[in-house]
Amino acid sequence: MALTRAEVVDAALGILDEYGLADLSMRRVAARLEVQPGALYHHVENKQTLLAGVADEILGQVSCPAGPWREAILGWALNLRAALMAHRDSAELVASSRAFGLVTVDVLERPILMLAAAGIPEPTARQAASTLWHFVLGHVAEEQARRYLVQMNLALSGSSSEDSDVEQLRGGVGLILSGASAALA
Amino acid sequence: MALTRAEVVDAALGILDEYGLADLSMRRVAARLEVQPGALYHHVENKQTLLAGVADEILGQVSCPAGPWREAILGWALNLRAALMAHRDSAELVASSRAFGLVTVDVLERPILMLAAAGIPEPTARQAASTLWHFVLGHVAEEQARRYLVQMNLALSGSSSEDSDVEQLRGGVGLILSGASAALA
DNA sequence: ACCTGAACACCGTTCAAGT
DNA sequence: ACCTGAACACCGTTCAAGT
Repeated sequence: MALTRAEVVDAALGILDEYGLADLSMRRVAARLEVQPGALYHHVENKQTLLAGVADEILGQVSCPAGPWREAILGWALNLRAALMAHRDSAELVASSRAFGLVTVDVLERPILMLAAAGIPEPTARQAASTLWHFVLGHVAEEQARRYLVQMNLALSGSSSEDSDVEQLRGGVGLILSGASAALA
Repeated sequence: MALTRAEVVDAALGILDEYGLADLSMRRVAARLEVQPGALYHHVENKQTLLAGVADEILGQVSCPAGPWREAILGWALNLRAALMAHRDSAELVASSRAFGLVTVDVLERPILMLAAAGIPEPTARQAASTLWHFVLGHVAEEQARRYLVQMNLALSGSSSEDSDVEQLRGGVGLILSGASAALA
């Protein structure tokens, strides 16, 4: 039966995990699907759109937990990190796809609503959510790049561990939330 | 006379401004220098190192103004934005180069020192500086991507302007600094 | 030491032609 | 509608050979 857009996106995600973003090529995706490269273009406009589809799939896994707003937002940030850490080079992929306006998932909707519901004025809530987004993405991008370098033995594993990375993330989120709280008084 | 590493980096920066990151190829840089592609490899290890050199040159233009610490840090963030906005696609270039540990300029040194001198404990100062860095980079990356889409007429210029972008940036920086200030009391 | 010429192993994308 | 086969215009990197 005929190929599907979803199959193409899944194949791309598989290539991403196995080979990394730099080696994620249309030809490799086609090969994994045992199809000629040109066949992909019946299901996907171009490579950039395909990558955005992969980003959408990854971001679709992020949920925003219920509960007191500070814990909920922190949970969202940790979920976002976890969803990203589950796929190689995903932070770089997601950041560039979203910057180019190709990501359809509205990642900031839930956190903005939670902050607004907590009594933070909407402009500040948007501001805080956007700041949180950029911080988590940037932080995870560095984590993933570092992990890769360590794996290649190009860098000593040094003082950083999974735990300290999460701790740093918590700290940054706390800083931003503390700043947003100032708009409550 | 013989080619120079600095000449290669400058040529790459020129290509970046003229054609953008996606079309910045070793072969184009070589052509601009009227030299064969292979000649570049006598002055630069590989493309990634060359890109890091370009990132270093851009970041070298960022200074941290003196004065009261809040204004100084805000000034630093605005200088960083200005240095990035001066070169096409620079935010994406700088973010990925720095994530890969190839950037030699220590961009966070000055802001960390300023925050520490203001009485903020060092761990919090590092945290705040890192958060500021990720926020500004992410923000400018989206600004630049949007500018590009508008230029290509692929997006309506919409509600965003230079002024509102700067205003958003000020807001985010304010949020982070307000969070860092909590560590003062 | 520095550069050329030429090659190697790849890319993304398009499109006539077949089914 | 969907895919193949084949092409087009590119890539980054290496390396013998020349100067």
